Amino acid sequence: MDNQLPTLEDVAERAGVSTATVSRSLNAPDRVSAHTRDRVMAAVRELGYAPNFGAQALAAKRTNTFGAIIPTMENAIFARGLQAFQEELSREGITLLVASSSYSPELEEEQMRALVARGADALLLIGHDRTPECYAFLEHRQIPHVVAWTYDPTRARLSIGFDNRKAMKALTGRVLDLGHRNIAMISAETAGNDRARERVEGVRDAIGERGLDPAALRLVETPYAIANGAREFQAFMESGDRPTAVLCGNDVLAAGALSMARKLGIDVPGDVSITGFDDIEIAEIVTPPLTTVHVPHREMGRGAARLLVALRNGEDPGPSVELEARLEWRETLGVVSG
Amino acid sequence: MDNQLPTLEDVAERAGVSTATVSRSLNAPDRVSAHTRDRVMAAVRELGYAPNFGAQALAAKRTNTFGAIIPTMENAIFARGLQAFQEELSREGITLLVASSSYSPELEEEQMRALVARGADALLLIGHDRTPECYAFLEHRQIPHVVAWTYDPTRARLSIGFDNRKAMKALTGRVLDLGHRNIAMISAETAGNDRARERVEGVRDAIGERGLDPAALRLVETPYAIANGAREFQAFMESGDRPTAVLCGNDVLAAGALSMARKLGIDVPGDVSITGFDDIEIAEIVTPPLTTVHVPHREMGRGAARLLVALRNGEDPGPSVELEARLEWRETLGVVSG
DNA sequence: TCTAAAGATGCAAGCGCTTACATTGCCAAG
DNA sequence: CTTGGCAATGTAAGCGCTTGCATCTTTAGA
Repeated sequence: MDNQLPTLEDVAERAGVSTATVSRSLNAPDRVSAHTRDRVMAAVRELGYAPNFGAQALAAKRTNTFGAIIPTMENAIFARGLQAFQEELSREGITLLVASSSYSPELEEEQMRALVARGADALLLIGHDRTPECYAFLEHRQIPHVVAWTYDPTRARLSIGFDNRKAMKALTGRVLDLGHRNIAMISAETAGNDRARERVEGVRDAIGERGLDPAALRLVETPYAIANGAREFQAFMESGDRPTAVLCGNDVLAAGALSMARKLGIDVPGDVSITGFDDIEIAEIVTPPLTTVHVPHREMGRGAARLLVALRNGEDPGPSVELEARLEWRETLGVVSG
Repeated sequence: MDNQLPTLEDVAERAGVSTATVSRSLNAPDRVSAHTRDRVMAAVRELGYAPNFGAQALAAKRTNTFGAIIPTMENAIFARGLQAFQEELSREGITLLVASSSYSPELEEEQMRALVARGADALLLIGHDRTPECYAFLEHRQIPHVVAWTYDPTRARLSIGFDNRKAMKALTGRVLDLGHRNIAMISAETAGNDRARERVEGVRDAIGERGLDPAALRLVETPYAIANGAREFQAFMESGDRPTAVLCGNDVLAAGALSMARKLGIDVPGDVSITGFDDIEIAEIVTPPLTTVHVPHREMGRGAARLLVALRNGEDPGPSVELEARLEWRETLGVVSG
């Protein structure tokens, strides 16, 4: 039934040479006479031959494929960085394969194995949190890998990113400087997400530093979705004690909060300030434009690619690199009202 | 030097069974006794074993991997559908590998080869437009594939999606009914993008049907980006002859238009109406919420997965499926002013 | 207790390719 | 006319896995 694809042997037969010669014509043309090579190439063309990757990888023990495992493709958080990552890799002749873990640790391990099994020579990972099994696997197989989207000075693993905690602390500092004291935070779920956790800690740091009580922070966690941001914002607003500033763990939640504010007729930043984190595209187009923390997505993606290529080539990638995440001042943060 | 990875044989030895049993424990657990299976699994874990994909593919002639090639990961258009696609596949034990073509036909072919070479059993493709080489390749290798995000009754290829032309025609009909006559359209680039082209045709259909002149449509094409939508909108608004309605080929362009309107102090829909297409998340959160065409992303992703699985299994997938894309009425479309 | 069917496991032949090593043929130098 | 050396090519052994078939255990009915 299924139309057998031509194999090396078919080509060899047609060209009247051995499979070895065909293989050499394809992979090391100068080790074969021009005349033979031409005949082989003609046969290849006539048969529409293409090498079988599996067999090739099996025999040659190398691929030129890197893998990336991102928590989700459902939003733009990783998109821009990934795009830059891919662009840099393709410059090196490396193909990128992407898998998504849906924020599930078990799935992440599975995807990791799938990618490695398919020949990924190296892996791009997001954040430090993952199961010990994942790390054991990486260690054991000696898979070159780099952690991105975070730079945590307390971790040894090679990484490239920004200090989530520090950035959030800086932002919160500004919020406090504007007089806000009743602060609420809508965070992404922190379980298995060190970046989210760091951001929460950053808020607490800033509060503590001002001599205020970090425990007074009104914190809620919710999965990544606009609707969730909206719902949690509504809950805060309808509680007896309205916060004057709602810090969101990311722009998606903030966008939800903002749209709910509009729906409830709450003026931002007049009645309440809202901030985000990530500076993805929507931050610019929501109304009013969102004050957030700008993350150097492209730079991060490009840098990650370079680190990974170095690692794979057995070169010294150097130390982890810290990028700056700076405050992007727009219009949703104002002085405390009333 | 390089730490040999454990092989099936190593696992077999450690577990005290044959390689066949190990293979079966992994791929068909119920053909092996629970006791044996446990021993095997323990050995697998201890050794950090992961199957060599090349060898596996070579021997089994099947990889349980599907591939998807999407034009871009930079925005949410394909995200939700892809997520649903993946969820459905993982239910079948199939891993999804994603590659992005950056809207480039050459790159698409390259990615296609890469995916297939790495063992994709089947491919999810977006839209019908691609190079003859791509189709020749698919034909030649007999790769099961399905085209999504469009349903075009004039094409024979198996597809799942909605009729872009019909949907856009319906939307435009509503716009005309509201009295708009000076209509402009900001379209995505139509070269190599049948969906964009169909949408433009849909607008013309509606105009023609009313006995008006389709050639009077003021049309501009621009690449996919918020900033481009903003720029083209501005150009229309600053032309001597302001349109009363600006139809955008997708929500991203519409979001740009909307933010520019706000910047220019133009009231939407008071001064000008704006519509989008796709109904991605931002459509709901821009101000005012965008009137657009709702696309059944999840249903499409899920359906595509089912078609593809059937194809791969040699079953009859049935005919192409047409989904409904309905008008999502929000607040950016109003009666013609003045 | 005996026997046959069913279940569990092992054996070994490939899958399509690369590559170390062996062979062949040719040429220049002795 | 040999012969050593080199370039071109062929031979064949795997690479790590799956799977049809053979073999060995159980289990249960007679």
